[in-house]
Amino acid sequence: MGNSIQHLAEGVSLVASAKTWVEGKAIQQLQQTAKLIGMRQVVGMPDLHPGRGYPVGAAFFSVGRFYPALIGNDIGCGMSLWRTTLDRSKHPAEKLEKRLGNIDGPLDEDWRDSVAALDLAASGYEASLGTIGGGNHFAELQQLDEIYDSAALQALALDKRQLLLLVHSGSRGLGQEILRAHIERFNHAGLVDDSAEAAEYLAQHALALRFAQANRRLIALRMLERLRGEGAPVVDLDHNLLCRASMSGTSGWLHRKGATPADAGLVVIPGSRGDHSYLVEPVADEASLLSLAHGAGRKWMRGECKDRLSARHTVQQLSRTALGSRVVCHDKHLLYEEAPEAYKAIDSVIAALQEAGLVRLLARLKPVLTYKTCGEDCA
DNA sequence: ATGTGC
Repeated sequence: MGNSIQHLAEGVSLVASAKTWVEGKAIQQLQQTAKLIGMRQVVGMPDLHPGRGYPVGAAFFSVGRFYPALIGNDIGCGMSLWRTTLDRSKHPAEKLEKRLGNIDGPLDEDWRDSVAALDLAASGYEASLGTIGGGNHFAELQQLDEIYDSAALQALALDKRQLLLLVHSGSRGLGQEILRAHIERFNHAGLVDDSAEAAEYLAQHALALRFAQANRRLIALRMLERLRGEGAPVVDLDHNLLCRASMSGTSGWLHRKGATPADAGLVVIPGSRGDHSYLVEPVADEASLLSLAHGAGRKWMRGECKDRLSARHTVQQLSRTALGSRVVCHDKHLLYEEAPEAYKAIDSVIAALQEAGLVRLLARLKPVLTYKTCGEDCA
């Protein structure tokens, strides 16, 4: 097993193979972040790409203080995989799309008891619960495409006949407001261990994680109701979060920004909306800060997508993918920004993780129908 | 990313 964790500088490494495309700007951001006070170790995942000041697709370990800005605005954003009772052969994409209709708006009164049962603290963002949001968020019906470990899949009660549902969403406006208020008071200086301000942020962060997890659950339940099916969660993991951790015996803070925990059970690593997703068993390794890639990672900046693609593809063409799936995205700009070509190939990301000995593949999943947004269009 | 800005 070849080790493809590259050492870039003292405390800076990158999980990448020769085939992994990583932008220079993202590496620069990784190096800069490593210089923050108290930062001990930073690791870029193979899906590393530039963010606003700090890179996305990385884990950061600090001692003595932590940095809310590294977690970003979508605190608790994550990936939730559900098994469903929906028979894949009876549910072609067109039928799923029709039954789903428009799920952009807030949940109606019928959901009051289900929401109350989640026992969330008042946040002021209740209207966003059960909604997917924008950017790279999505909810996708998938089918099992290749099985590499049939015993593991059987143990999870997953089989090729049933559709799966993968939900990618976060804490919506709540996480955004928590970060905004934090930056207003402290800029990018971070918070010192055991300070009252640190405790305050950690309490808000905990609320945002709960909100985001509840949001993904409500999105899944809402979709299952529309599709007249039932389901249960198989995996639910955040990839934007802060936690206490111990590395080489030293206690500190582990920041994950677009990095999935490798020490909390099975992981789904999605490709773009026109690519496969993988269900993997992670290997928790301190060399990769107990983390994995959270997806394919952007290859193109959002702003350049429309110019690069509008000559090549119509909106109609982008609503169908190379894997035969449908994409519901009635926001034209977003459809271009989220086009498969704007992302790295998922196989290059998975290969780098495999070469580093960080994952064992259990199954490959294939998209059937992706829901992003209906805008004003759908019924 | 965003109960979305000029």
